Amino acid sequence: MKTLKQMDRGALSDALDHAGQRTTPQREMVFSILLDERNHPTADEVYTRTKSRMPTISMATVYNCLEALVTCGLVKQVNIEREPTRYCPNLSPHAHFHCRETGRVYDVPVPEGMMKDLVKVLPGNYSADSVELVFRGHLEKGKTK
Amino acid sequence: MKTLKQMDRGALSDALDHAGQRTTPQREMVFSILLDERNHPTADEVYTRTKSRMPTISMATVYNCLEALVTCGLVKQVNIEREPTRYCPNLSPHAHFHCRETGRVYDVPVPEGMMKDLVKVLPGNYSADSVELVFRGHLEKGKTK
DNA sequence: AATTTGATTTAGAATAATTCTAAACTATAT
DNA sequence: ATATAGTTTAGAATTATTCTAAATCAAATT
Ligand SMILES: [Mn+2]
Ligand SMILES: [Mn+2]
Ligand SMILES: [Zn+2]
Ligand SMILES: [Zn+2]
Repeated sequence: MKTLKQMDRGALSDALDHAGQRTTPQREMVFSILLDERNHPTADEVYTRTKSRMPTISMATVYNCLEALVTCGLVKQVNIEREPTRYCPNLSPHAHFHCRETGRVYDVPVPEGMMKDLVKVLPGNYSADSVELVFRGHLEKGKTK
Repeated sequence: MKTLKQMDRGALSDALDHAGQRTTPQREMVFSILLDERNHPTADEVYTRTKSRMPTISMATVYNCLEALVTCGLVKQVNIEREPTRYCPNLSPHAHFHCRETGRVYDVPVPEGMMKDLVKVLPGNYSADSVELVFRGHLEKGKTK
């Protein structure tokens, strides 16, 4: 995909607007990069990919754009162990699987309502606004994805 | 608790031995510190507490000891967002709750078998050896623990 | 007991992801 | 046109952690 689909462009403007932030070419490009290949890239990977299409962009700007996208709710940060933060534009409730062999991170769809049900294990005085479920292991050979 | 209980001392020696590592005063002290106050301290906090009872210990040694304890399976690392790694000597399956207000991390007991059941959401070609469940939110006033 | 061996501890340097700073740039509002 | 405020940018700073190399220690062997 060379550019942002009209739908995504609209969602981006709306979300940024709602958070009092401007829509800029850099933010559009970074968002487009994230949507284009959803393999939980690190900031550095986003930088490399973005730079190939917008050679003047800086690392600082990539971090700034990613932060803007996270702030306005279009992207989630995924932290696994002490590795660099990864970025995920998948907004539906899902878990993550981290393969020890390849280091790759995969989205794992979960049954409807499961993430919300998990908070039921919390004692009454705990109130959670986010639930994070991460598996670690390996992918059997055969399917690589 | 001034020193390691006999039970814990034995578990420590056995576990270190099994991993081909020696039992040292520093490792015993660090382990004792972790067991004594189970509030998921960071390496830095462990360093401070340990230093008060063993003034010559160094930060490098604290990291080394913590790594030894993790390697031999007596302690788990807990990573939350980009914060410094925390250390948890609770070996029973449990979840974690991270309070946004205080920054503190709490153990959340889960029903028997729940952590193991969670892996059932994984497609057949995924095989997980660890499951991590983290909630984020806040503790209602009243009980602070 | 003295010596060898290898693991451990230690101080300090190095690393690396991220954040910060301040100047240049851009877009919008007046 | 000018002012204002947000954004981008390069590079410096930060910081948790790892690495390095020398000193220490403890077990094993002579
Ligand atoms: Mn991995
Ligand atoms: Mn917090
Ligand atoms: Zn994801
Ligand atoms: Zn814990």
